[in-house]
Amino acid sequence: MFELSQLRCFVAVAEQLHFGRAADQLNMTQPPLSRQIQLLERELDAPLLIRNSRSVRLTSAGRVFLPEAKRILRLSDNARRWTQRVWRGEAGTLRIGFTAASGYGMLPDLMVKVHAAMPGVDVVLREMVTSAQVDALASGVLDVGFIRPVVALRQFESREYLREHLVAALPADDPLCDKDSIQVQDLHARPFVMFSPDASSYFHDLLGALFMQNKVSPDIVHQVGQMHSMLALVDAGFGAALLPEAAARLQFPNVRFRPLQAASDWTAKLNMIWDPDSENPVLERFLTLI
Amino acid sequence: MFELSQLRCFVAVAEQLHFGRAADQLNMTQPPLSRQIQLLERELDAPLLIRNSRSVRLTSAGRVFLPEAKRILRLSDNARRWTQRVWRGEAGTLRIGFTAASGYGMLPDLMVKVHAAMPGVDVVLREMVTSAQVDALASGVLDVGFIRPVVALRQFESREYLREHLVAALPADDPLCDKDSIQVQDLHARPFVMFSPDASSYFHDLLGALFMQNKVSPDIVHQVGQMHSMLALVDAGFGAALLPEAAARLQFPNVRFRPLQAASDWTAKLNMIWDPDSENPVLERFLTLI
DNA sequence: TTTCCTTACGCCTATCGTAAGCATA
DNA sequence: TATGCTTACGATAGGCGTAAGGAAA
Repeated sequence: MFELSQLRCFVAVAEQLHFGRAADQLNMTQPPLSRQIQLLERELDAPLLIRNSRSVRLTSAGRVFLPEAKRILRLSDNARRWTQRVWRGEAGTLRIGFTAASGYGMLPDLMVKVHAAMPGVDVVLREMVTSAQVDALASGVLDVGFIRPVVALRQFESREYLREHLVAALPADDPLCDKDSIQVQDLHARPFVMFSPDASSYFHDLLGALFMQNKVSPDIVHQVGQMHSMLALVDAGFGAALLPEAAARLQFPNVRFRPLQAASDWTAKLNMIWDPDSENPVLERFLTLI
Repeated sequence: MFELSQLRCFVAVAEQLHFGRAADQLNMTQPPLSRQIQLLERELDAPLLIRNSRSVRLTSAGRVFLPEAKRILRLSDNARRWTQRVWRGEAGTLRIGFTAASGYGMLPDLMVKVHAAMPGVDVVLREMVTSAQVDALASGVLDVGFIRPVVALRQFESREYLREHLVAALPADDPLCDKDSIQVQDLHARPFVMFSPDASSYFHDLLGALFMQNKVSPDIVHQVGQMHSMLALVDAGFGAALLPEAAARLQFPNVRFRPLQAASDWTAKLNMIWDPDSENPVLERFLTLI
């Protein structure tokens, strides 16, 4: 098969229609250029140029081959540049996992930030629960995940990304709506929509601890995994709920949000997690950006 | 810049994920293969493969570069094949010139023939008057022309392609329509639509000689260059006309065609003309086909 | 200890440049 | 005779294969 250097030789001659000038342009002398063209023609099994000491012109085969040769050279150059950019982290793909609730709050801002700082990078967003994100990171399907804190994370690095205060979601006809803010004690013995211990163990445990420390026992009418389902139940008047403040972005007609008066350590943490052995150069740039 | 051989090396390794097997597949030993990959990586200024003695896998740059490399190799192979086919005359373009009138008769058959014999060849048809065809041949815009016989054709080869008998075109109300065939003498002193001497000198001279030899003098009411214009005048009842039989394919409501009884040398010749120095291999195949 | 990629080194092919050859206007 | 492509030929760079090196399971 021919080589790219031969294509460059041919393109130069085909455009100059003069071996001497083409050789000059290629920083070589004419004889080896002639030879390269001959080798290319032998390889193609077709003459590309009709030449004598007076003129050089393309054959029909040469006319067909010229644009192909140029295209191949252009693609090769593009491939080189594109690969370099990907390696430098200036281009490529960043696959971000997020839990449904985390997305409401910080994702839009994050997207704007990433797009501004790394314009060549494509971002793929995938909504996944925490455990699925950990698996996806392990199998290389995700580059970075946004999850609620969990314990066993040996192989990954993580850091706290943000903390959210809790807000109370109340049915519109709940008398508590008259107050500007809610105390945990206000919820004692009142109907309450709780996070389920399996699908949302972090929030389940967080609220469980909050209630226990305050010696409050709400009347748990439902246990639900997803925030939008909880809000739907609140909207239907089943009771109140406690959610991270980002959930207030979800608007339901019969749901009112009121801030929860609680010590500042009763916040919902959102962690960022990634594989330090990732080969994706974009990840590194993302981490320095954050 | 890298070379195609290096792309082949990389693709083999990237697909095998094993230097030894890839080298085998490439009919070489591992060490030079390693070296080629190293050279490619240095050229791209990005690592393509992460390798240790236990495993080989692609980097993000390698994942981007692999499909590009395959594409470039595929295009190179296609370019080679396509160019060969063009050179062998199995593919390419044949540009055929024809005079308006010649097209009516033989072009459709010719097209069918060419397409059947040379399926990969694109045919470009251009209607041009004889002189324009000669110019187009000289400047390489046409490969072959179908023209009426002319004299000065030094640089081109030509051969007679076909001869057409002449037919008389008569207005529908002309009493001559009652006859099954027409004698030249029938046209004496009758209104006649003639070819113009400049735009259709061949037919003008042919008919002039025909009339002179038969001592016939029709009453020439118009001189026109193009056959469809002549037939339009016949249709309008201006007079009769003599045309090559292919013109009978043009149907006008008030025009009747009748064969002309004449010696067989009073026929309209259609010549094929081409440049023997043409570099188009399709032409050669076309000539042997005809 | 085995596997397997890399480094080291000698050989050889292939390309380059210089110089001569040759055809055309 | 001048221009310009091709052929000839010696020097050299670069690729290949063999052999040794080294890291990981």
